[in-house]
Amino acid sequence: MRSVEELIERVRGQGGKATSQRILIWSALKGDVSHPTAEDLYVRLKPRLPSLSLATLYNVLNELVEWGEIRRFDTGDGRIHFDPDTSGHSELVCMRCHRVIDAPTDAVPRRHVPERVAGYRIISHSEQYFGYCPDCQRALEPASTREE
Amino acid sequence: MRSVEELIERVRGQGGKATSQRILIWSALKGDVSHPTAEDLYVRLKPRLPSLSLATLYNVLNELVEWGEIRRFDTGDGRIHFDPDTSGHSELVCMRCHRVIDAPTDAVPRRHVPERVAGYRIISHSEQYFGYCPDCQRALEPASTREE
DNA sequence: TTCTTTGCAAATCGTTTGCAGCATG
DNA sequence: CATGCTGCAAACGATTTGCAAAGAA
Repeated sequence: MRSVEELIERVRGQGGKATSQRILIWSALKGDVSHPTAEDLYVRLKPRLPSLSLATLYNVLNELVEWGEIRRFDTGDGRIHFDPDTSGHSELVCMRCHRVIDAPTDAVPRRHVPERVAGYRIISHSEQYFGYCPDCQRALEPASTREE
Repeated sequence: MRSVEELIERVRGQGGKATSQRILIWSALKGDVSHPTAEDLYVRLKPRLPSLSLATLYNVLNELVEWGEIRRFDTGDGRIHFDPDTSGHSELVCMRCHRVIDAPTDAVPRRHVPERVAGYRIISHSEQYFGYCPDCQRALEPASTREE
């Protein structure tokens, strides 16, 4: 995701407006590594701009996704998660508690994200490994059934 | 995804039943390369087993996902897509028409899907490249604005 | 002033759930 | 015949939509 200043230029350049809502949301996202849902961001930002509505938040998030500034992905918990990190990395997602962390790049090498593949113009890349986190493995395996 | 015979053994082995619904759905999925949604499968299978309900279909699909026999992923169109191909490959997803195709493996090398990463036990892997397909690029770019 | 964007509330709709009846083992 | 599974219909809940009012440029 680019800097807030660059995003202001971009939106003005296409006849759009740098509203306080957009700037607030952009600032909150920049550098966020928590893979938040729309709801997560809403409860975090509402106190700072009480008039903020969820609908606006969704508008701005979807816009950023279309611009390729952030990524959206599904963890299987029914909500969409967002990530301003658009480098070719992967997430580890727990199928039980839905915890999400970035995969260590030494275990899963980064992808180079090409601009074109098979005639498609590529805007963003998303990669997840689904499984069970250490805590949930322990919770699921009775002590005697421990595998490996 | 394993063969229907192997799945029958598996479900019986854990005290489950090889119902006609499960076998029908498993057979339909095996070898399917269309990345269907639950609804897609429903309209395809309903004529062959008119009593089939969407709820059962979701039950069976979710079960297969938990077993690691199929993958589920989101294309941004609001429905969940399923894929019996669990090899470490990628999909190309059009952000406009939501068409999905498998990425050619010469352009995007397959991933080896490890059993463990950072303490997580890995069940499945999912990777997508989002962008615009050739048709939608044409539709979006007025002839004079053609880029590249 | 003009035109984009916001906020509200209602609508949407894919997916899940509860439970009585059914079919498998 | 015991139990897991199915089908129905209702519930759910995240996201989207329509439109009048607000506020950038």
